[in-house]
Amino acid sequence: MMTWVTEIRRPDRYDGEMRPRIAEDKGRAPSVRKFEAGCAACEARRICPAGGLAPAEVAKFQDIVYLRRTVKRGEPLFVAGDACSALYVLWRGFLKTTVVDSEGHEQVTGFYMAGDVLGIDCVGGASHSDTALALADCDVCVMPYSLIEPLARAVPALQHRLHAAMSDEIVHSQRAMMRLGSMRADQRLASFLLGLSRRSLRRGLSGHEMQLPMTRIDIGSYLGLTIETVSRLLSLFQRQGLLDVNHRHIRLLDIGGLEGILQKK
Amino acid sequence: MMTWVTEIRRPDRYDGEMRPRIAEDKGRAPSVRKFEAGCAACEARRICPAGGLAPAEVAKFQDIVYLRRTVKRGEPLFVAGDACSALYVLWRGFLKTTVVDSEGHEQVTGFYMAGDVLGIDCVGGASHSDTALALADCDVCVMPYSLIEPLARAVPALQHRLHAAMSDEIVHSQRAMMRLGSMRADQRLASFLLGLSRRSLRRGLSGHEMQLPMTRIDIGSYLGLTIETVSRLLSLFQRQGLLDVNHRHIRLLDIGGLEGILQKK
DNA sequence: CGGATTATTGAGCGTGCTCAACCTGGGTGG
DNA sequence: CCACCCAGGTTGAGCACGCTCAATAATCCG
Repeated sequence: MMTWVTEIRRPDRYDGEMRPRIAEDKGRAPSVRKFEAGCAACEARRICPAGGLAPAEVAKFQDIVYLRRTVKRGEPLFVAGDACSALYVLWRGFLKTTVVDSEGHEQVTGFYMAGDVLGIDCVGGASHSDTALALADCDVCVMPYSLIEPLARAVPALQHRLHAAMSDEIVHSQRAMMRLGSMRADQRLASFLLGLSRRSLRRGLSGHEMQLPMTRIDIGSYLGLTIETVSRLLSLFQRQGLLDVNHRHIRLLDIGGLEGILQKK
Repeated sequence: MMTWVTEIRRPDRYDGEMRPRIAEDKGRAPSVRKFEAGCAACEARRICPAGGLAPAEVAKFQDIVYLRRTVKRGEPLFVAGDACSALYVLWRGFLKTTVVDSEGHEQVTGFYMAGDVLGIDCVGGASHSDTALALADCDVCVMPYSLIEPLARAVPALQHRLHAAMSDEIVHSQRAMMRLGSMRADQRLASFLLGLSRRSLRRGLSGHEMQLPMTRIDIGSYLGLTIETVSRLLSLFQRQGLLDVNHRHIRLLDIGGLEGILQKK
């Protein structure tokens, strides 16, 4: 089943998720549990893609979101080569996705925070093309494909949401291509930080003060830079008064200045 | 309507396509015409995404593909900022898609040949995020969104095809990110040429002898390299006996050698 | 506390960019 | 028909951005 070389393996206790229509809870590991509260009462409703649906539609939506899963830091949500089984809505935590090519080179292709949808790469495909790894403890809602496609046929609003999520994914990777293909190192990092800030802001968090859940290696891999370059640029930006970093904690002091870097030269 | 800076504008005679449900042909420019022959008799059936559908499904599919359009070399199929109106199946010709960021930098994000589906970026979105420009005279089948989503709800096989096309798009841009983020210039070009070869082969064309429809500028933009670097590398590959170029005509002489470059170092 | 992982900083090098000159083919107009 | 032009392409010289290699520091975790 797994044809690609990777040392990441799904822990055995997640096997149950591959057959998500088995709903009984007895004997299941605590990381996979029945979704009791319901979408209407969900505390993450404000950021959930289903948040804008009409009450009747939410009820139907909830029918397919009957599983929640916790993924601990360092564990995978899914692994490249895994059969497509579900879409995931992240509502707590932080993940990265990585791709490994035939030569064994790994690259980070995206970072995901609360409100983002994962697993879109294999709607309509046979297996996941990338691996999703938790960078912080995560809670996700699990929506089995076998239930999503039928429901999307019944509920136009859901169909449209689904397509919108896929569009977002495509637009996002277009931006990533711009960064990698036509920006200098400093512009890539500035663009990355501004993007993180914007996404935090849209989720009601501070757009200035952030906790970076990923390592410099991850940032470098995502931006097509070495870890040394990332580190040096963060130091440079700090010396220029644009931001303030230590370790994983970062404060953006001059958003305008960072935006200026993108236009510079 | 168009918020982004670009000098590419849709010619006026294409306006009719923005209201595709108007079916009468009288007075329409010859570039947009009713689809008479039908999918069952279409000469491009072998490469069309609808090719594998059951006869009854093809009939329904044909209901929404009642327009064909010709796009001349140098003209746009759609422009970033255009309202989403349709999906397009290309069955003759060659296109590139480009994105322009807020600073005005343009980058090529993809090349499309017969059998490819365009316009996926805005299924579920409000407007196109990229511009598609014909690099050779093109024939496309036009499938209005307003008809696709309802039909996809009625025909599971079509829904799945649609999702598969979107997955392909995502997987494709993951490969592009790998190229841009973790390959040297020579590896990017080799990977690009091998990709073109593989796609030609899958369409029944020669995988060794190809006519490059794009300029060196386009290749450079797509690969994140300058035109000089592309040119120099093509000359180098030729000196090494890996291929034979002049102008837009290229023959790959040593596929294995090109693949070796990807692994090298 | 010790080892491993992550991060910072420096010195030197090399890939790929910049700038510039020149060549080629295709289209246009006198 | 040739002269001309211009976009597209090739090639060279020199430089700089970002990588490699290396040493050191800080932090996490068993």
